[in-house]
Amino acid sequence: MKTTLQHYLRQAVQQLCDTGKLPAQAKEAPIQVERARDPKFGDYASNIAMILAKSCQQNPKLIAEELVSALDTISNVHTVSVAAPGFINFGVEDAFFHSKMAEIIAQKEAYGQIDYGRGEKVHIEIVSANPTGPLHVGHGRLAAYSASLANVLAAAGFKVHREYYVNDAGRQMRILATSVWLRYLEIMGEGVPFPGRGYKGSYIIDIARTLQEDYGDQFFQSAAMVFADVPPDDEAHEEAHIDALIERAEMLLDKSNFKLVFDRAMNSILDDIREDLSEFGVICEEWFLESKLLETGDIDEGIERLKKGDYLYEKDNAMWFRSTTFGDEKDRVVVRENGQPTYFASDIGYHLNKLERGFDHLVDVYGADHHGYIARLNGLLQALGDDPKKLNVLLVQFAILYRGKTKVSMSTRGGEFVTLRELREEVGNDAARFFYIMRKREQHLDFDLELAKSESNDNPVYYIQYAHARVCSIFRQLAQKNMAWDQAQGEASLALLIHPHEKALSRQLARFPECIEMAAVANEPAVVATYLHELANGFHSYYNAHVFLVEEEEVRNARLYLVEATRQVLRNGLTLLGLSVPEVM
RNA sequence: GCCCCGGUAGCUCAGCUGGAUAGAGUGAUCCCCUCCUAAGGGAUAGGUCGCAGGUUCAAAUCCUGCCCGGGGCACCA
Repeated sequence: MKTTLQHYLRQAVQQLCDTGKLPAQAKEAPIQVERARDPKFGDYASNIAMILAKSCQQNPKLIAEELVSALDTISNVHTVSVAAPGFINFGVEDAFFHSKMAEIIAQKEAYGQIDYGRGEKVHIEIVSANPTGPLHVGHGRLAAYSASLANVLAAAGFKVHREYYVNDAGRQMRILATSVWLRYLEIMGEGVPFPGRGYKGSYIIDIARTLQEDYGDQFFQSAAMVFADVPPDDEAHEEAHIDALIERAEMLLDKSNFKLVFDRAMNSILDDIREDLSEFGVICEEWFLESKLLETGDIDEGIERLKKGDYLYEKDNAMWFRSTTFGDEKDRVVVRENGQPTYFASDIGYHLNKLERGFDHLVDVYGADHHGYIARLNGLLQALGDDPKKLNVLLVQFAILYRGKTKVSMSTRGGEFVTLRELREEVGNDAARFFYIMRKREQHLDFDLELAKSESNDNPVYYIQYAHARVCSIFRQLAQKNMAWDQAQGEASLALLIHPHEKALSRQLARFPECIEMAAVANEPAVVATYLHELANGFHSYYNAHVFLVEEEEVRNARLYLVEATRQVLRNGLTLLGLSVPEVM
């Protein structure tokens, strides 16, 4: 409808230009059509006259009136009026919205699927937290956000590939394996002082225990052997201390046994993450291992390509990427002085790999602490000879956890965090998911556990779900009264929906596809959440103001038609956000 | 010091590709179940849109400066 109105307005402007009432450059002006805020202004409004007023040096109201008289009649538009200071308002026929309702009923779950994305392939990273411990509530926001965004993009017509990037190759993972081994020795009765840089969470002990149960004393070494010649674990040496312990572990266990411990640690954590996400309604089509990049040779190939483009240079025995060429504040190390590649080297390989898989868009979802990455990743795409616009790095602000007024620490290594699983169990999947989603990603999220728990019944998600359950209840009542909904008669009787609540609700329903597009353009699933809340509000108001199961058949069937369309849109929206759609509450 | 995000009703936030009287939820006060689930609806109260300039016919929305809060500035991942 918007584009139709734009089209007609453009024609009108054209005509005024041709007849000399407006200067020729008026044709260039962008034609904006907005949904009217207040029903008394009609359904749509345009400010075009006010925009033209300046360049044409004419009274905006006069221009508006000229435009209106130049407009052809537009089908489904019953009123075109001019309001001060120069708005052109359009009133749309109810019949137009009735036809939209029929579309909803006919299309069912497909209503809201639009072609904005034109089938382009999108790769979206889901969480990608290091498998060094269970997901905590900070990851929860990334998970909920990226999963819902993926759904929104899919609905908007993109072909979406959801992928979890598993960092299984770095030093942190070796620290993890070493931590498990030390706990194992502890269980075997060795008094081992636990390193300050080790992973202290209790899940490490759990993994160590299963290791002991399955392998007995196969990995046993005396504490004296382990700590021989290891630097002290004080502030000045703690990094050296943990590195030395890793080395001792690899040496004393030999490679294959170390790998056994390593794999056991990683896989049990990864299994936990998989299960956690799946229970949270977060699906990944692929789990991509960082170590795979070594096998495919993507890292080497990426580095080669950067070398060819002269984007790499050597300094202080390390290899640097010229990211300053692309606006980064400093160049970045790719290969360390000691010959070890940095994490950024993996990034090079991974992004190259994704590009070679033929994706049109790469969506990286990171926590706000990664904001320094944007410049170097954009630079990377350019240096690889690709379009940096393909890459969209989306930063999600932190969820700061509070218990009452005290901030809860979330250090994975320190082990004192609230896990996503704990949160889900405390407030429920739907409440947790909606709480994460309802804020836009750039908004800091204060997550007060006490509040989330105590107010779980007041959570807006229930408000929306309740609207759906109420519709279901209406149809149950209908059946109990031995009545049936005559869909065809309802559709034929929609003109009987004359109340303001009904007109407003039918207009809200028609907005859903537009809402999906807005959410996709802005990469904000929160837009859908806000919409659903408004829709539920529109329904609840209607519900309280009118009885649906009335005696007059035509009216009843028409109202049920509207209500059924509402149910469908609520269902589609909730599903999109990964929320359950209860029929009874 | 530099960079990113935020600062709107007591609280949590929408609105921010500039537009017509700034909106929800929650908390406060009051009203509505002989009628489809009151996890609901309705009404009232509550706002110098952080501060100061600027651009504009029009600024919560754009620009500049400042103040406050969060985060980031590794040869860590």
